[in-house]
Amino acid sequence: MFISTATNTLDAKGRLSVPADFRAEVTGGIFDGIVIWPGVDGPYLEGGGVALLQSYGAMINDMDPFDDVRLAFEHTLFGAAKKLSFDATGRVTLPKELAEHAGLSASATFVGLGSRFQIWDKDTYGAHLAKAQELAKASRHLMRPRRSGGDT
Amino acid sequence: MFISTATNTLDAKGRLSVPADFRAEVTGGIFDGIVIWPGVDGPYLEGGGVALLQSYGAMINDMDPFDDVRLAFEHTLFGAAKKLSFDATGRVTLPKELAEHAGLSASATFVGLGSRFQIWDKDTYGAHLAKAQELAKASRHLMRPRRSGGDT
DNA sequence: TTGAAACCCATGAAATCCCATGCTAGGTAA
DNA sequence: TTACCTAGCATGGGATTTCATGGGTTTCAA
Repeated sequence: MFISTATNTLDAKGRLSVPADFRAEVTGGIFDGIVIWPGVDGPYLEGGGVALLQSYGAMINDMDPFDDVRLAFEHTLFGAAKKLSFDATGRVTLPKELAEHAGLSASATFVGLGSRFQIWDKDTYGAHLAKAQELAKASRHLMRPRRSGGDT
Repeated sequence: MFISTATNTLDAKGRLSVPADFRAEVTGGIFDGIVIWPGVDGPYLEGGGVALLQSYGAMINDMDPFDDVRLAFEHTLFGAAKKLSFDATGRVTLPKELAEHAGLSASATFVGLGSRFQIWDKDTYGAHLAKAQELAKASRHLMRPRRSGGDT
């Protein structure tokens, strides 16, 4: 699982260290790296391992081949996604258009969300988090563990 | 999987570089190149490796041999498709009739859609993508990965 | 013989690889 | 408990390779 938050620097070459915890989640599979795409409803990036993208693909495959919504998903997800492989020290090179979408300049904040993660500008994320915490507090009664809680 | 978007130039000879990521998807098979056909519902081209065409063929084979729909599929897909092989530097020569169908002049935009890809004129695609993003945003609640977690 | 397609080579930019450095946390020994 | 040591991690910069692109030359068929 991708958990916790970490802010790393984005250097002049567009390189960005992926937190070691996150790397451990995706290494050992077919592709030694991550997949990232722009968030559909805000200035952030979303991503995970290739397996995550494949699981979205499985959902899309269940839809009619020429359904407009299916095509929209295919274009916004697959069309906009980028495969970024790790260098020897665990960094990826972030394409300019993705950095711009998220408004990233000198640093980037990784936020683990369980099965996937997001990348935000540090300050933008601060504001977003404050709102999220408020909503979580207001809705806290909806949060309850499923049967037989503590996994592993 | 074919993912991400890239715009390459279409030179005076009709040559077009296929993005390296896309080439990697199709090389190593029987045929070292791609297969392309005109999009049925718009000014774009659609294609993939020979394996993609074979999978469509398998679907068509399940239909009644004299079904009008089957014949229509056979003609629009197999009849219009072209096999384009790579030159030493990974380019293909795009036939004029295909370039015209997609309204391509000086450049072409490759869009990966998972199991296949499309080729658009850059500006035409910009407008198409904007609509797709709007619909994807409005329908984003339908988007959820299958197969529990997406780890690994 | 003339046009088109395939092949060969050159070039600039961008991505990738390689090596070095500082920092921090965790463990070990005095 | 404290000082030290070490391993893992993030970061910086230079070197090398890959990739897209342009132009020339050869080959083949109409």
